[in-house]
Amino acid sequence: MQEVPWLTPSEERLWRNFIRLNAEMATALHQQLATDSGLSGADYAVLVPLSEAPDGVLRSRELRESIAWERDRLSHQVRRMEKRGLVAREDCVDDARASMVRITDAGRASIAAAAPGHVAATRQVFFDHLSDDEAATLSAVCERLLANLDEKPG
Amino acid sequence: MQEVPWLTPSEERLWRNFIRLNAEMATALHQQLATDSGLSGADYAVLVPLSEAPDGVLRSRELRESIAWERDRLSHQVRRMEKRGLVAREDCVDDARASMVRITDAGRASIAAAAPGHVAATRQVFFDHLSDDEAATLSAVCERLLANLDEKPG
DNA sequence: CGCCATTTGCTGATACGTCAACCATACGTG
DNA sequence: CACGTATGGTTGACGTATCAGCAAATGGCG
Repeated sequence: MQEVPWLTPSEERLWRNFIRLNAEMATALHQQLATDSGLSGADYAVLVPLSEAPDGVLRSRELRESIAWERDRLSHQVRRMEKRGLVAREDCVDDARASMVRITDAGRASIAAAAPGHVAATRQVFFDHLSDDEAATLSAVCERLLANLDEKPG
Repeated sequence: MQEVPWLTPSEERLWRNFIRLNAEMATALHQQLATDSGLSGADYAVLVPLSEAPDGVLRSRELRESIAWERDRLSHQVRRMEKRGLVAREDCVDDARASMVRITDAGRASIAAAAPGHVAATRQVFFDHLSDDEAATLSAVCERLLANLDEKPG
């Protein structure tokens, strides 16, 4: 087991910074969302694909895939959001096992109100501080790392 | 409010990939930790600075600062870890308000057992797929973004 | 000294995420 | 058609994160 070399000082520094950056960015964005619009990051993630869907409806399965969540996670989240009137669950005619999730008018209103501020915050913590070259490098790195992560489990 | 331009297609793609990368990396690493060592990511984060401290003890405040957590978060986490015997709380002689957190022998054993596998996993999902140039770019980006995040709230 | 703001930490409530177990339907093969 | 398996989704329990509110001790200033 001890064949793996520990991280070099510069690797360790990058690693700790990277972890901390993720945590602090997520915290800042979630908090901005919550205080300005009453939506959590999870709410927002669910509402985005629904609001972009043709009739504001998606099968649970499609919704899950578009945000890369596990079943139970989406199920719990939808239950909570349904209680608050942001989405509604419907039966699926094609497949009696499946269920559909529909965004409500209140849900549309919430995300429409939240989006501009969220995008502004996103620019403020991220894009405003990236050069084009850095963004291109980050893009390539993200896609490579994601490809690696997504192939292992399958 | 609507003075903020929506993200361009390539920005949006980078953004969604970046968010997803963070989520999937965290999930993969936490799961590896949990199944191989019984420690959560939160446990690990707390044990690292404690194991590096001179006598395995730190004031709560110092511990909090070294991992950039909020008060209540650390308090809850330490309470749970204490119940499992990973750390112990002690009173602080200098300041009757403060408390100290000490890593126990069991805590040291746990992190010693967990570290090699965790480092290996870290390499496997991150460093193994980064060129030196990319790592350097990432380092610079992380520090710039963190500096921006840390100056705003203060 | 006495008062008040600050610092330090704890707790209870609630939202979120994961695991394990479960139920129902669909599908494929004998 | 019947049986076994895969698929789609739900639920309960538990660990975790945040918020709001609290209590105790410190420290500065009148």
